[in-house]
Amino acid sequence: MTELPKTYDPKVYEEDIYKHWEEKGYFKPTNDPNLPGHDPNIEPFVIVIPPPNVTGALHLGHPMFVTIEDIMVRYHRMKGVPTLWVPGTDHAGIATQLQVEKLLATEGTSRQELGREAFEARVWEWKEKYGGEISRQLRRLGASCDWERERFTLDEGLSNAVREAFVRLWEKGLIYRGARMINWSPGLQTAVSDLEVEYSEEPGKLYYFMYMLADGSGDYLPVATTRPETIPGDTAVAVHPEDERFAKFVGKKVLVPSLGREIPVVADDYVEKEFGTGALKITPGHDPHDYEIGVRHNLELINIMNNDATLNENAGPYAGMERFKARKAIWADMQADGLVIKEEDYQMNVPRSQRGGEIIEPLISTQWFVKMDGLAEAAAKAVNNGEIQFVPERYTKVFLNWMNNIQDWCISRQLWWGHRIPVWYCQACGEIIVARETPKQCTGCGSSDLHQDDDVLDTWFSSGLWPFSVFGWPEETPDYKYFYPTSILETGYDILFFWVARMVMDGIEFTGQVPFHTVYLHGMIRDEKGQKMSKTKNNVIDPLILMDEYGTDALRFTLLVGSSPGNDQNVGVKKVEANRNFANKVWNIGRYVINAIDRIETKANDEPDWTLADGWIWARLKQTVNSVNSLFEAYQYGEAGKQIYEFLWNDFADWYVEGSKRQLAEGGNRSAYTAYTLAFVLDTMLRLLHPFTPFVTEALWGYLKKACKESGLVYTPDEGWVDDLMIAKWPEAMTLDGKENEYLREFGLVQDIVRAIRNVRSEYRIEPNNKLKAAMVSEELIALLEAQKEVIADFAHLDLDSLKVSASPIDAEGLTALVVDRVEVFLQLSNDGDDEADRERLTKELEEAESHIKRLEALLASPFAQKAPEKVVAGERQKLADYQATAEKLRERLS
RNA sequence: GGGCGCUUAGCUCAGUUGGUUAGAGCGCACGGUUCACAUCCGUGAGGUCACUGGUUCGAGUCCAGUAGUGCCCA
Repeated sequence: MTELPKTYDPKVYEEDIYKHWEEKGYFKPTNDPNLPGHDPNIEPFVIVIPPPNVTGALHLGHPMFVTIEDIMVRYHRMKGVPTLWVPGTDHAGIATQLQVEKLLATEGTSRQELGREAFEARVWEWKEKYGGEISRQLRRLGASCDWERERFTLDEGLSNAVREAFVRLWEKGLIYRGARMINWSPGLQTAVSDLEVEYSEEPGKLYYFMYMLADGSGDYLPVATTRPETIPGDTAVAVHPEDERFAKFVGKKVLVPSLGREIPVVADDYVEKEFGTGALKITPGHDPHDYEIGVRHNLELINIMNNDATLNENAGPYAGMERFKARKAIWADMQADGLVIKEEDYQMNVPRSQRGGEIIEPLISTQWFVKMDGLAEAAAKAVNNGEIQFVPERYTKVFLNWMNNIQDWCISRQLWWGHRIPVWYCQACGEIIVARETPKQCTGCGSSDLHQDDDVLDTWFSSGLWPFSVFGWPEETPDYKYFYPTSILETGYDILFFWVARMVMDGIEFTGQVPFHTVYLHGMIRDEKGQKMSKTKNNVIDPLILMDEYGTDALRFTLLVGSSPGNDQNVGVKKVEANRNFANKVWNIGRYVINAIDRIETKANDEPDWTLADGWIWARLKQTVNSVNSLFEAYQYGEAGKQIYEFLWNDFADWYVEGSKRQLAEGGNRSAYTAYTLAFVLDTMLRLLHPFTPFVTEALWGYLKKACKESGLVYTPDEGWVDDLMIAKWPEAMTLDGKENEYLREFGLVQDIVRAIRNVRSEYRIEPNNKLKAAMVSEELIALLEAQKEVIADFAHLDLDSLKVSASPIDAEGLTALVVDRVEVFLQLSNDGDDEADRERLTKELEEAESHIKRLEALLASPFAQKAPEKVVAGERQKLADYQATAEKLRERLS
């Protein structure tokens, strides 16, 4: 016999249980392709983790994806499917490099001082030290991934995959190097991709000034700009071809302020006549749109900026000045020269770095690019074919829209932490060598004086290969052959383009297959007020604190229930607390059931004689199991969790467990079958609940198993007791015997009667231990009342000995009457009741019943009766009859 | 400028083949030392499901538009 503590304490169980699972090897897939006896024909369920930043800190986004993926994985594992969840981390180039640089700064040194090799060594050191942290935290969340297959994007195998991918793309002509307009991050001193730039609306100024004609006529074009510092780079002024105001200027020359350089006035219909002055200064070297115009008009392209965002020698007198200082200086000089017209407040769209938030500078730079259109086309085709499906579906359009408007991808980064670009330049002959293996000598001239490209690849370049690189691609390993393509890719919608899109493109390109058939996207976590969590707002909820305080299960259940796929979710501590209470409720149901099992003394020795409550809880159990199964198939985990919660708390605990106390007290077969039902329902529900809250269910199930085995009299699952709940059999849909609806209806009536009596008791403030004398009258339902009188008396605290059940009217003088459906209940209230109040209550009920009768009569007289399905109409007719019966009885009482 | 989402009880949110009395948690009010649980039990109050129109016998649910709000892309 085991005595369980009154409250569930997660701290006592979580760590040990996780360790136990791992030691038992449950996280490893069954049907492992590397082991003898492997059957390649069994389809496995496979997820690769969205790899967290190796040195990142845990935030609520992690528990979110862990919970959803763990649910999927545990569900399939319990169904007996060979299941693999591959964990791993991402080297996160910029983020990690920045962290280590910060550390170096505190030591009074810098990466430049250390030099590349020493710096890389320091980052690896850092990674070894802190890189395990995030994995430990994922374990704490209960993630059932196969840690022996853990990968890191900079591991040797994955680095080989990156080189292989780069070389293949190069050989197909899909990678090129060239000078293009890119987004430059002056602080980080690197190029970033379009996706890494965010635009923010910020107050700024629109500066109006004069572009003087070069002919000395004194005539000018008024021009407006938000960025005067780029004036030294202007190589034209553009006006709209149909703008009559400026037609006469087209083809003439104007003078760049301060520099006096002559530039042409061109006509281009990109210019909006209504914006600013209608004349646009063109700086092809520092604005993407201007760059396009420059190409169209064959304009000169002048780079006026250094990589640190100071102006260079092309800016003449402003050389060496920082960009925003230059803005002021140039404007001041123009003011002095009398070229300024006015300044106006203006809402600017400022490009900022996703990382760090500094202002991004568009400029021309020589970088490596991937040609995207062909890759995107293939990816779009796969989605259009239905080879890949999105949950929720609406992301299909978002995905396709991006694919159809895709730009080439700038993949080189001027960082030291990452996959170094596998390109070597021969210092002797200038030959460019792109190779899988580090070359020893030049393929052209044989010189050994080779220099590898200094840049590394965008981190997402390696992430895109993740679904197959983790299995050893390009080698055809057993894992690759069996587990790839994977099943579902689950992640947040915020990295749909960054990551999901690239995996799809790379998967098709390199493996000839889509990397997964389903993309499940979850929403973002926000605070209780729906605001983004951020350190500056001080509204960040630390998952570790939540887990300490309320347990992992409570956090997991909170993130799953009350949210729906793809939608953002507001999380507050209150919700986690409520779900901690739920875990405790489950625990206490368990305590009760185990105690009941322990007390059973004899095995059932006869045919079961089920009570109505038994039939009802079985019916509700079947409903719940079946519903949860179909919800799981539709990825509706939140709704499934909610139904489990409601069944356990509102049906099982509040009604069946309560009622079972009396059934157990009866002894004999009745108590044996009651204990069996308690055990069966609990076992089934723990299995259903396990993927949501793995710890409390595992702990409790262990005790349930122990109690059942020790007793030997009550219950054994069909397949016997396996070692642990985690590997126990998932409850598949249960078959109905056709009597479920009857049980549900009849017990529903019992519940209604009980509630009605409780309501009166509450209104009259009747003490619970005051067992009321009562009578129940119903001609039609006499049998049901007769059979359920003990149950009703129990739940409603009636005096059973004096409880009368009658098919014919009784003398109700001095009794308080209530009407439930076709049943009249009469209560003898000790203080003789309040006649007036009773009449008032009954009158109100009659009015309500009559309003329903009126409504239903009108409904049934309408075309509804002919057009609606017979079943629905019959339902409404039944309701009408019920209300009429109720009203009839109420009228009798009032007469 | 284009696209997508959201608007349901005081608060935070569920509500997926349209079925006629719309649910939960928290909060609120009242009452409870019932031998599983006060991380609990019982009872109750609280909603014209943003608005307008349409389809339908029937709309929180489908369609169109409006307003507010948020996000993505340009």
